[in-house]
Amino acid sequence: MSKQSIKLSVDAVVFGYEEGNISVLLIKRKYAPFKEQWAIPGGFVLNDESLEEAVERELFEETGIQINYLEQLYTFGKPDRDPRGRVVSIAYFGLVRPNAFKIYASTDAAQVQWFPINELPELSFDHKDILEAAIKRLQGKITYEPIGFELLDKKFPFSDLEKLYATLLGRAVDRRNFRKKIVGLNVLDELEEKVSKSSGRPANLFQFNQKRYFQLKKEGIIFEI
Amino acid sequence: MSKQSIKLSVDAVVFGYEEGNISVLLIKRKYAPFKEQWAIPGGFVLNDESLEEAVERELFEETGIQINYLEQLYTFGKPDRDPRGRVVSIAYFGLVRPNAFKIYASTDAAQVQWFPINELPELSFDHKDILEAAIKRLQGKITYEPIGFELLDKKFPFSDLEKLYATLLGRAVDRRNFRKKIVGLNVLDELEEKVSKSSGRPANLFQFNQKRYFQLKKEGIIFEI
DNA sequence: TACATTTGTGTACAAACTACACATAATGAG
DNA sequence: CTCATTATGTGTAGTTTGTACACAAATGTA
Repeated sequence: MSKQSIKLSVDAVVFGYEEGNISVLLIKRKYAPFKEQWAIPGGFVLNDESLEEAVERELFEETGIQINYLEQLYTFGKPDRDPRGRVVSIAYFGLVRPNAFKIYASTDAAQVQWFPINELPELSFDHKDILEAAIKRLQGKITYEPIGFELLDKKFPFSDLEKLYATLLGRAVDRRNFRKKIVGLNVLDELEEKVSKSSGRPANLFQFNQKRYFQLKKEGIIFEI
Repeated sequence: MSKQSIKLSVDAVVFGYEEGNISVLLIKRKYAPFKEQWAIPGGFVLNDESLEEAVERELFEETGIQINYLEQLYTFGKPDRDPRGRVVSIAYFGLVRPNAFKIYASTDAAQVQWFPINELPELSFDHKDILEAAIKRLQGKITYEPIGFELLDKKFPFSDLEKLYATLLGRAVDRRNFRKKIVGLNVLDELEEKVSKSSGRPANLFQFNQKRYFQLKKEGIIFEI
């Protein structure tokens, strides 16, 4: 058997959310192949770092963003997916809160940019496949794991959560029933603070109680929308 | 940056089922490290083969088994998981039908062997973690994807399916309600054939209708136990 | 101060889930 | 051949969960 010559990279699909829009963080490639084309941030894994460390390092180097949630998505390994040679890429899936979103939305020297997921540019390599897998995972996962909260501010009004779910599920959700359901799960703390963004009755703020969630999970009670 | 020197391997957790027992296919290692210890079958990826091809090749070389269902599980990449150096492994998850199970249950020249998942030997590398992830995935997945059928003969009596679910879910299932539920999903064809294994009323045989399942899935109807 | 806007809340009906028992069709022992 | 044993096949009532739906309360703005 000839020596193995496969390179290993990591890529990260990072989602942000604001005002009914799910966006993805993309970078414009500086070098060939796919020079000047948009791509998911990522790069080669160093010999002595873990895969997660590699993702976080690359994300920081290329975009400077602070990630809030990260999980492995899928490993893409078709022999011809990179024109430079055999590169197997372990794709990750990340979420950021609106504050990180806002900061980096303005930083764009056009090398790093947020794109709403229904207005994506053409992508490099097989990054379109990776992104589609990530979107599917996000949409699927919010129904049985409390990851939606990772896309919102720590304290949020109920309407934000509702709008997020409506967006991700791609359909309207009944306001009363949704609230009943989520409140029934018993993982939200209702705060004393209120907030009013423009006109209308001020909303109570809520906060996800991770500790209680893990407690309930241990007891076998599952999160499900 | 110094040259990347990471090796890439694939590993496969293969499950078989019979008579209320879920088993995993393990091999006894011939060489160091972990010489003479049990391990999940797997090996290094060749330069020009896809990851799935690598898994199937290694499985065939090491065990000769015919796999019936295969999906990617997770990629394990801790820097110190292999004492020989940096090896990142893409773990897969496979299912075989009872006929394959029976054949290879007898072939054991003690190099390849089925182990019930609650009687596992000590494992090499981080294979215990991999196996645990695979078991969790199997247990989770049978509730929302029709993969249980891949562990049974193509034609099976309802009681087999029921026993399989009871085993995997780790709890008794109500025979009548379970049947109602599954039949209601509308993905089983009831055959004319009957089978009787020893005494008792003979059972009708059923067959999973994959075509109908994909049809229903496309229409947005989801499989759920 | 009244109009627009957003939040907060309960009830009635439909659908899904759960618990549960007895008749039927075969085998095997005497 | 008959009876005991074993496994399959089936329906209903009660409970729980999901769904549809409208109006009052609190604020901003003209």
